[in-house]
Amino acid sequence: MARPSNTLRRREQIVDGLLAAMVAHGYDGASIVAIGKAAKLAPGLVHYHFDTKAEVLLALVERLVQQVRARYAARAGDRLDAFIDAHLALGSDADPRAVAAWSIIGAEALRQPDVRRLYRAALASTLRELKRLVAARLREQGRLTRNAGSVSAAIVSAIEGAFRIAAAAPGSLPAGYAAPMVRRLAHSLVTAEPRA
Amino acid sequence: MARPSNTLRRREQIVDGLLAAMVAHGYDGASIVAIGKAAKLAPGLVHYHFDTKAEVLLALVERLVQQVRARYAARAGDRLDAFIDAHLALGSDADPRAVAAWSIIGAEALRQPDVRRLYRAALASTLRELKRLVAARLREQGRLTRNAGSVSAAIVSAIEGAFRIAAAAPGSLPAGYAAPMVRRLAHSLVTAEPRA
Amino acid sequence: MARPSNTLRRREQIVDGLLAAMVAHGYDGASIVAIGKAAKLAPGLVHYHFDTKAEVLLALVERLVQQVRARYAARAGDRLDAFIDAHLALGSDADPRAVAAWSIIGAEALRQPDVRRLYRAALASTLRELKRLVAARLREQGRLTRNAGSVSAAIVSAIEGAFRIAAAAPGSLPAGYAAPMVRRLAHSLVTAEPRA
Amino acid sequence: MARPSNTLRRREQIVDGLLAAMVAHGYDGASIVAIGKAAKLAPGLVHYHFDTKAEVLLALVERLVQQVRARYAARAGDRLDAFIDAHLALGSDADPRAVAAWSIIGAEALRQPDVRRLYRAALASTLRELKRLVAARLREQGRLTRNAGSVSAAIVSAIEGAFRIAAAAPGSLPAGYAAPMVRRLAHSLVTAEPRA
DNA sequence: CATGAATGAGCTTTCATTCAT
DNA sequence: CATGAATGAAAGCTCATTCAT
Repeated sequence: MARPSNTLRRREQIVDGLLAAMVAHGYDGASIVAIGKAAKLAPGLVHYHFDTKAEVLLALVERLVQQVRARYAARAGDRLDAFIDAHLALGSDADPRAVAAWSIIGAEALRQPDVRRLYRAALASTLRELKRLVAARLREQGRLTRNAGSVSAAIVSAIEGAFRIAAAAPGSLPAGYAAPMVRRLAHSLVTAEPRA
Repeated sequence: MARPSNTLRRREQIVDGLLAAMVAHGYDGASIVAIGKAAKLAPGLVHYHFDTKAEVLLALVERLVQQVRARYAARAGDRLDAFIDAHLALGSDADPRAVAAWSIIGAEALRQPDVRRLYRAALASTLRELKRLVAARLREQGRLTRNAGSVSAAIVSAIEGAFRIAAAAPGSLPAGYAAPMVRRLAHSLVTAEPRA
Repeated sequence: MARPSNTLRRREQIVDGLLAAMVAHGYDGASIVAIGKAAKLAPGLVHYHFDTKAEVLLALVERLVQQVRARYAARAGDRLDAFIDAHLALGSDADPRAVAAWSIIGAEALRQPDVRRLYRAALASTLRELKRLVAARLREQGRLTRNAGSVSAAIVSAIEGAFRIAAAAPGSLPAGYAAPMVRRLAHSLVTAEPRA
Repeated sequence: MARPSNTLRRREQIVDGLLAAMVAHGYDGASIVAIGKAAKLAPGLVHYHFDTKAEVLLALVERLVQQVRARYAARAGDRLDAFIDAHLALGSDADPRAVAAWSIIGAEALRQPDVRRLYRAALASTLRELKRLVAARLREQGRLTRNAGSVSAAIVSAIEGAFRIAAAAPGSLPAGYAAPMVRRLAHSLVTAEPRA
């Protein structure tokens, strides 16, 4: 009578542990022991379910990306605004720990090729979807869509920059400012495009 | 005096070593030995001229900030465009290693309070100057200046985001795209402000 | 529990390793590697069971103090003589390594505040008990007890001095001389006190 | 026209530097740089005048021994009391830094064979002279001199113990207590010897 | 599956000593 | 003689990873 595998649950628990430890002490400070402590698990178990510490981080990145997608899908109303809000993690389903973690992940992407790959993929997917939304909006307003890519790039840059500033220089920008700021920015850029 | 002091030169050399090692292997990967190797100096010498590794990083941050200021001052033409260009390190005096380093510094600011302090100070100073330039531009065009702060915040976010993306997800945005993109963004935001 | 904890045993082993390494090479010479070698353990294990090297020393101090107390308690006969003998570690339960270690500890107390605290506490406790014994002896002999404190101080000084000399200038005093010498000294001082 | 050698003066200066640095930060804390700073000399000069750091310590030990001898010679009155007082560094020519240094030297003797040799020699010379004084006193009082050695050993132990306690557990014994205590101890021991 | 002890490589930092100037 | 930069060998400590139980 083998006991049923709880691997999936354990993996989630460990990823949670990394999230908590990372937000509290940074990625380097999130030692295996610290992750285990945060997850209320023995350190050895972390390596039973993940080969390396880096793999845990990759699992966390994937989870955060899924969460943003789910948040976007769940959000009603104007799609462009919903997209911006979902990425800036605002509204009733906000998760400040996820925001902090995403900043740290952007930093780790500088050092870990695997993280970089996931980060880049997430960014590419974001850009693709955003370009679709921007193009649709431009068409609605009877404007040319040839600059949709560049407009999207500007929006994504502002989103990522808002993350970076919020994490690295908290207080430099007013709290809760990011989403309205980026929304307005999107609106301005769209409106500046010439009519067809 | 028997032995003329070459401390200043050596400190610069070590800061250069950190820059090189950091761009190549990240801040953690830039061990004292690696810094020494990059600077062609014995590892012990790093600690002869700097008390801690963190101090070397602080010296590098200060140098990069000075470089941006010097670049802005040296640049002719429209001040707002010059400011954006200087910060995105474009043009004939570009330094791709500095760009990469600035991204890493933003990441280190998450973990090292002293780096955070410098980073925040640099950002605050950037915001202040930018707000001045934006307000001036708005006045020139006979527009209200009440949103100058928020416009500046958007521009700075886009600049920092461009850095982050360039470093963490190279190739996601077209090369050399950042400056024109942020310039256009600045123009759109200014133009969107209502006339006085 | 999968892996039964052997922490207590390991800690004792490490403390033993420090004792051995310290007696052989002094406290500074007792590097983590040397302690590990003496304990037949991997060096990393020392820091798994103790946060710092200083903590190992503190554990050793505590153990030595306990040993002296136990020796005194176990010893029969005249309490004052028993006390002196127990502190000078003579008799069948002698431990020459402990004698050497205690000297080194007195030296380390000069530099490490935590060691100093323990050393001082041990000394204070010794003085207190000794004063009690001396006063009792004085009363037995119908003498005034007002100088019991000063007599005790002299005895303790002689004990500590004997340690210091035995360790720092071995051979200066005849071996096995310390206890009789201090016993006689105690006797003389007591006898010199005036009758009530 | 060669400049006159100032080697002797420099050596004194360096020994002074070690004394100051040692009292302030212990022997290990007295790095060559620290010694140089205390002596207002460049670190390289220390090694010009002394081959090793240990040699500086040996010079200091020799100087302290000379000072005690000089103090004893200069002191009038009862020779035994003068001897005790001179060794406990009391009276108008007291030097608290020398007292502290002597304690540290006793500790260093545990680790450095050369220091141990000097320390032992100093102790032997002290014992020899003390035995002479004790024997003379016993004869004056018409007592047997056969225990003069053991009495002297007790006195020397008490002196060294007082040093050790003063340094390692300051406050455990009342200040200024050492000399009277040891004097009384000497008196008791002498008086306890049987008449011839 | 789970535990937590064990390993050893690698890190920053200190410092006696050397030596070019 | 004097300076202070330069060297390199330790040292203590951290930690991802392994593995006996």
